[in-house]
Amino acid sequence: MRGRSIPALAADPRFQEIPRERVSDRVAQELLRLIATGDLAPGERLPGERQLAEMMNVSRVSVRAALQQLKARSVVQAVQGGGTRVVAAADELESALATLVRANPSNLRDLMELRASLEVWAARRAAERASPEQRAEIDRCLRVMQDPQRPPKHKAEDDLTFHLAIAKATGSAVYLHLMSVLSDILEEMFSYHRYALYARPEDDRTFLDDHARIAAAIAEADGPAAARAMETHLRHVQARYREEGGAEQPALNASHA
Amino acid sequence: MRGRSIPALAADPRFQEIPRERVSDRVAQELLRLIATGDLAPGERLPGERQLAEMMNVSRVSVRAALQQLKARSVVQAVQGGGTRVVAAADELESALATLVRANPSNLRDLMELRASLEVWAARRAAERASPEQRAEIDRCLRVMQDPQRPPKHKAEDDLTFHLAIAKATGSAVYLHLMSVLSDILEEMFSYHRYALYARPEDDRTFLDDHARIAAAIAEADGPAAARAMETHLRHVQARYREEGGAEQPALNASHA
DNA sequence: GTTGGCAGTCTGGTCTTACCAAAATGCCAG
DNA sequence: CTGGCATTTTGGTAAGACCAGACTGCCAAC
Repeated sequence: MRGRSIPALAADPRFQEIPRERVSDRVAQELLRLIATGDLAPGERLPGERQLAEMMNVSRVSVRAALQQLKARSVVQAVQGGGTRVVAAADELESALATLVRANPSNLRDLMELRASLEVWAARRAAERASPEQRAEIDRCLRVMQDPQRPPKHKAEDDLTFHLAIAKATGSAVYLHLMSVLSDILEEMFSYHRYALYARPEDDRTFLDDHARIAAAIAEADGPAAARAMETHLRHVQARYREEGGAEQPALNASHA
Repeated sequence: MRGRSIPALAADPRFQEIPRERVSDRVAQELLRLIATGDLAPGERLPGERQLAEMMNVSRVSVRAALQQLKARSVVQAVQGGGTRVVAAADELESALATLVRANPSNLRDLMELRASLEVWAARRAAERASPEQRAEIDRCLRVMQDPQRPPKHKAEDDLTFHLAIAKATGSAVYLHLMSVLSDILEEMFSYHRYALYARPEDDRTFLDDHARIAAAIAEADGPAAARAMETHLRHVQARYREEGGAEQPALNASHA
């Protein structure tokens, strides 16, 4: 159908910018609508490509093209033989940084250093301007970690929670966002390192002391002390990493044996 | 070729997603490489899909799948009958950060602070591991700024050049990239501030001294001193900003009159 | 009843061929 | 040199087929 439009109409500005309705775009938009309205919940497996094609009266090619878009935007994730699932909304900044790392894995190490550098700033700023509630939250995180009953399996997670609490206390939405994203990336890229960090009791002890010092400085609103404590902590972590990972950055494709 | 890992490990959720090398991904990556290396310049029309398919020994379907990804990421843009062109730079990271700022202009202030914090780190790292050439480059930037003959209109630009020279000297591609992007954003958002910074001769003098101290510390490979010098400098700049802009962040739409 | 294995089915990934429509190109008349 | 038209090129869509991995369900063995 849709023959050429009448010239007179095409000249009408109201109709000129219909960017040429591509079928695949229409499908993609429809799928996004279904996701937005909750008809397709995150984690849910959406109908097969063949079925979708039939449902929407388009070819499987168009469905695939639409899905390619959504995959590239990390809206969905497909597994051969498995199916295509709606993924939890992805972040633009995260995707940008992940791309950077994929382009050159050595960037990962730099990213870690940048993150560390920012945490020093965060500690100082949190000390200087955290609200009482935020200080209490940090303290609560600390106590959880200090609890002797706390299962070791939660240590890595608790650690992250602690640092994110500090991030919140900076009152900087950008920083909190950036830190969350960086944590996700680093976590994903070599999470096993993080776990390994807590393998030895003496390190655990060291880190706990570090954290206590940081929290104390923040509680006392002593910015410089918080910065110093965080720097010390990061030096400890870095030393542990070096010891653990040997020399350079861990190969991303390293076998997990 | 990365065989499957040991079942026990595969069961670990941390290792569950091994992306499985898809042909289309390989093609996409190859195209990205060509763009990154400059073999495909921005604005340039890349070979037709049929030709690309033949060049890479894959089907046109796979090429299209790869292009779908790049299109979704705004790396390329296709026009029916026209061709596919590499879209102008459009840095992914920059776009992400710009979106963040647009969403909430107050983020701009945070972004500035983050940038400042990172520059302290950069100064230290540059001092610790810059190559002789890089130290010379920094020194050259400094001398340009110190030149009494230097037209004042270049001051803002020279300043940026100086800081970017330090960024280069860190040897961190990520940092350099991030700093360039941040500079672009901040520059664009309120460039007139930067110019205003140099309006008063006494500030000019202060900043020049700051820069000299930073460069000196880097030249002497004194990391802590470099960090301290940079902190001092940033305090000066911040004070000047406050004095200038009055209270809060400048309206983004402020006229430059 | 539970468990383990196995076959059949379903799903996404890739390939081939074919056709459409719009843009780009080249050619020729004016 | 210019304007207009026909040809070619290019991206978009369609249909049919096959592969490999994941999923399902059934059945035998414990």
